[in-house]
Amino acid sequence: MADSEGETRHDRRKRRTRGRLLQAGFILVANRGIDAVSIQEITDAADVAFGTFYNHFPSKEAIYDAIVDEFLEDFGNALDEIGADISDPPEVVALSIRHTLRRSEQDPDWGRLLLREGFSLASMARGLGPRLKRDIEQGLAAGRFATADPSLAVLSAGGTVLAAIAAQLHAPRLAKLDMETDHLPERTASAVLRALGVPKAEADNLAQLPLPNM
Amino acid sequence: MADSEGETRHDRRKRRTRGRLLQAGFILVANRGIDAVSIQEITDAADVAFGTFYNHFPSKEAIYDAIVDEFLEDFGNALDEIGADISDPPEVVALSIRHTLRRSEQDPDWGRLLLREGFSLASMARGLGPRLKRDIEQGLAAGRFATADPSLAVLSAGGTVLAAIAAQLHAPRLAKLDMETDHLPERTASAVLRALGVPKAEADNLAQLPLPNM
DNA sequence: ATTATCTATAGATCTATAGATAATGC
DNA sequence: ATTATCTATAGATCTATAGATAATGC
Repeated sequence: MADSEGETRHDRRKRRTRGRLLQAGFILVANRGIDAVSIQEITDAADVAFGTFYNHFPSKEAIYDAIVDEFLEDFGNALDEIGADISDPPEVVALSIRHTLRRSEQDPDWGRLLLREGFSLASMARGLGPRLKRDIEQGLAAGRFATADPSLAVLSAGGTVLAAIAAQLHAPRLAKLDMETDHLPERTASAVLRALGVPKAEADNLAQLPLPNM
Repeated sequence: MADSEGETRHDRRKRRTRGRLLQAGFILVANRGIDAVSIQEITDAADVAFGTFYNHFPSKEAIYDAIVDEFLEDFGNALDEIGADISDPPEVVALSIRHTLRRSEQDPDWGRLLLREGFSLASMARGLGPRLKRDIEQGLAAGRFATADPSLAVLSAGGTVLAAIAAQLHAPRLAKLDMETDHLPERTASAVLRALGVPKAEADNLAQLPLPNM
């Protein structure tokens, strides 16, 4: 691979250690927030000596930034890959939303981090937010969507997805409030499309399309 | 007043001190989260000696719980007051949403705490969430709303409001992403009503009704 | 005399660093 | 010989408590 070009064993070892720290940090931060997690806990979970931490990150804030940055980068890339071969905006929106909710279902730690960061400025400027914005604008231009307030439609779509993730993560205890939590990926996709003016039957169809291998 | 009955000067002093701690804690926690705030900072901000804290709360977790509990209680009461004399569900929904966003605009610390807690289980079971659920169900029964998936409509309404608060709080920096952030209370109310099946003209009207004195 | 608040501090973290050890490069 | 990791620890913070002081009750 091109990016292993000239990489020594030292470099690879260092990269692996950094990766272990990031991965351990990800899980701890997703569940408890950066301020409730100590560097010691991260190095313990990564099975790395305490001092090694500072070989990779100058501070706790630095690893947090790296965790969130990598998270948003990965998330954005995954969404771009999903939409790459699809030209119909509502279809892209439906697949993006389903991907997000399915991933959060498969990997609750991932969902918890998204929920923590979802309304941060960084997250609103990267991740799902700007892609929804782009797709909604394209869908409006193509006559596939209808809304009087595009900015608010973007907020609504993003907020709905985050609320659905929260419901998914709290599902066991939400049943008591008779909140239905089955099939949230498809139901959320359909609801967002309908809010964007797609007729119900078509929204349901688009939300049930077979998923590309993702 | 009945609840001052038999209250001594000692009692009142204690209650005031507790109030100062809660108020100072509220602002600090809203802005930075409980884990980034020390008890020392809270007592300094409340202008109270450090040891006094433990006269009122056994731990930092305890004051946090008290802050959130009081916040949700107040919020719920304010919403109930607003809806008390109104029988039309979409009107209640519109006023509730506008109240929430206006309050967050007037008092950004309040908005920040709502944003922090909005998707917590406690918040989904109290505050705005359950009232939206009730009003949406009543509106459906009365034929004022139309949605194929009531549970998701509740999530969508709640998530939309939180996203609007986030946009409001980040407004200065969101302009760069050409996100329109004027008149968010009314625009959010209108968008939520439209998603619930209210025709556009009526949704806009309901979102512009004069506010009761609140 | 009683109760709330304040002062002072012990003990428990936690961060950041310096120096030692182990792994890799040449 | 060089670089990454590990060990050990100093210094800073933070929580929780004990005992002293100030305010109020009777």
